[in-house]
Amino acid sequence: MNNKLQAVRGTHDHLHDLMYNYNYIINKVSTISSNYGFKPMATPIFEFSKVFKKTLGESSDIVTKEMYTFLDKGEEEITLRPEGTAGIVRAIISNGLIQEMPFKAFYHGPMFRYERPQKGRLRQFHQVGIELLGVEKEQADVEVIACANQVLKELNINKSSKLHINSLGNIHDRKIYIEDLVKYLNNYKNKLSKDSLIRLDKNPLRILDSKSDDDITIIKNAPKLRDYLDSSSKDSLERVLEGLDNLNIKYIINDKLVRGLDYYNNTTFEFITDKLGAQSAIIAGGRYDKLMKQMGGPDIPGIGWAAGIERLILLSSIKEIKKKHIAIIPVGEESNNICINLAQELRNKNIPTDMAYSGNLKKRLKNANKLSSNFAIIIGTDEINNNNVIVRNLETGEQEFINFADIVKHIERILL
RNA sequence: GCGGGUGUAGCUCAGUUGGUUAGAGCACCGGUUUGUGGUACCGGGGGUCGCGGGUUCAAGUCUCGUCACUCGCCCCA
Repeated sequence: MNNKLQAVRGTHDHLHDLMYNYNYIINKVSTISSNYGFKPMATPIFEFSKVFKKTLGESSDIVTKEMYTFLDKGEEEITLRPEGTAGIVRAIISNGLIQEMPFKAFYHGPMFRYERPQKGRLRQFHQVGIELLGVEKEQADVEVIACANQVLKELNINKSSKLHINSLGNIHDRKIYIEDLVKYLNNYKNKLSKDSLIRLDKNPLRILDSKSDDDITIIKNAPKLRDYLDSSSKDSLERVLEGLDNLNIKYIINDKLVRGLDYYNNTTFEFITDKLGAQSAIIAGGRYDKLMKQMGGPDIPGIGWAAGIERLILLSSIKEIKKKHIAIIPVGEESNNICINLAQELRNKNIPTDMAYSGNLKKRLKNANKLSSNFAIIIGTDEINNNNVIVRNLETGEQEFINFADIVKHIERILL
């Protein structure tokens, strides 16, 4: 126990159960998003640091405190990706994919943020997400949200989560709003919470969703972002909401919903739960119309979301459905090769087949039982001489002799 | 980064006001049955009590530090 090697803080090993759940979720999102026209893609796990610094906001917490940044041996400043969107947009620019608009991508993989670990909050965590670029119309917003909604539905966590939606307006209007908000809040400097004082110069919007009672009272009379939205932002939100109504997707308009990343504008949304303690967001996203231009590409709008896979796993009660499978048990050395060949034959037929590596018949049956095999095939000297095998039903204990030539067909039949 | 809680076998946990060889259940291995498992009975392995200091004749039990997990703040997926 002492000096035992352990995983780095905030990282987890994905053992079998976790991996089954992980794969289950990836497959679900993959299937659903592909029905919406999204195609799989992956970008590197690390990028030049500027990819993130430029886009996420120089003052955001993620950039200032949470990035895993290092110099590689070529003295390049590299960062382990803290989120997926910046890398996807970079890849679109790098690969000249701007001709393929609209561009619809589905991705998943590890993300890294140096945070204090908690339940549902890790330093290496995994996200699955979609991005839709090149569509200005609100149809895109609705489609992307509908996709997220369906994912939650099919994972059976739609009942424990709620969709919150807001518009952040365009970047210009938001800037003016922030200036006014800061002006207003400056009058209450002595009453604001400590945290909010810090946020006042770093990220004033965050004060809007402060949990401090004093802050909440002050915010009540603060200027509202809604009043600063221009008519196109307002209309845009209206059209998104109409689209959601049309699809019967329920939502809560939350004008305090703010995102941690700077690149968002207009539609932002989060699927929120109260079942994960301090962590509330399970799927979050929004529009990022100026991101690509900001990164040096053409002026192409985008919208997308990302979900925390660990959070999805915590919320959904996935049960692994085990495929029926066979254990082959040789008795005595001379049947070994026959058994190995039979195992291969069954595997070629797509029948999961296992063979215990050692031990007597008793031990191997025990192992088969532990693997919860459905049937055991027993082959020993007697069987070889009689040209048959024993097929034992491990649930009922019944067993029968099957002619060796018929065994594969027999197994295929009983496994149905 | 800040504050609270926890840390004893692979897992879930006991461990009395500090007292000498640290326990249970489950799991694991073996035997009763050397060609028949899942039940039963018997036996076995496995812990320097997260780690490191300190107090004490004596520490799993008290204390400090540290690491990890956890809860809240923060942040967010």
